[in-house]
Amino acid sequence: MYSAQEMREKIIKHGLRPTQQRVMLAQALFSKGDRHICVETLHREMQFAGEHISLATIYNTLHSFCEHGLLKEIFVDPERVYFDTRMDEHYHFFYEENGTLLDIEKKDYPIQLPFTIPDNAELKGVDVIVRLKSKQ
Amino acid sequence: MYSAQEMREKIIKHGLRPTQQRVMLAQALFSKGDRHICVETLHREMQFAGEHISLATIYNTLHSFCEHGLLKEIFVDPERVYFDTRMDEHYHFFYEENGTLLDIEKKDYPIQLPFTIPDNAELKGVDVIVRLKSKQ
DNA sequence: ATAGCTGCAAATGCTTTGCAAGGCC
DNA sequence: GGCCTTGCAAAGCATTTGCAGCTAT
Repeated sequence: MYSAQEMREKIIKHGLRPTQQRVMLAQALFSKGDRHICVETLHREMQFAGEHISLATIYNTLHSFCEHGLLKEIFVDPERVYFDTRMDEHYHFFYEENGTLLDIEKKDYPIQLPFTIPDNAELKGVDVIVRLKSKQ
Repeated sequence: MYSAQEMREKIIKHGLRPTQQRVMLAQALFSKGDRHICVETLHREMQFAGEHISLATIYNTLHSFCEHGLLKEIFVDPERVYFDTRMDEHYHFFYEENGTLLDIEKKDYPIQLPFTIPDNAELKGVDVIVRLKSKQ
């Protein structure tokens, strides 16, 4: 578990004010290793931990964290937006049946870069989602 | 422009009833080459062409077409679900600033397959989205 | 005949917004 | 002090649903 102080520093380093809610959310997000979490789950988790933070604030915070480089958003399905606490380049396996996301190490899934991108365009990132279905 | 008859046959071949609305939508979707289209755009396009089809029917039809292999859904952004009329494996460039999607030929973007997928899982598909930003 | 489809209107549900009160520097 | 953030409730909006009537086979 990261201390509030560590999270405060992390938040400041990324250019945001370390409010109580942001610090608590950062602790929840970053203290458990790499996570793929959605708003609803995080909200329930905070309530379960006895910390009431409004849904609006959770939305605001997660989006600010994304814009400031603490989180990445993953779009796999219109009804399942996940936030990924892991910031290095890696890809995902996705099981549609239950919404599970698993990391794929980039080294295990070679994409040949650089490849040609249009003139006058700048590469912002590459998302790879490998959709799977459990056998039986 | 494909004839209604051609579209009727295509729809039947995929196991659906060729209703008037489905035939009209299939003509709109498949007569203009490869398209990345969203519900709202298609709805406006039909209205503009003087064919009134309800939004509910467009949603139903596009989803049926996906389930029956006439279309593929592309998730790039929670507020922009696109339907792709091109069914062979290929990937996409995406400009977030204006929502433009461009095809990437698979041969131009080599992903080494097969790669290792979890035991007891079956590969359903691979989505690759290369996010770009226009320079200036 | 009958199973499936359409379309309206209403419901749903996730997300955003407006704004007053409070927190951070 | 002043700006940013929070949180509530309300609004927004894309999508889905229920259901009565219609269509395809």
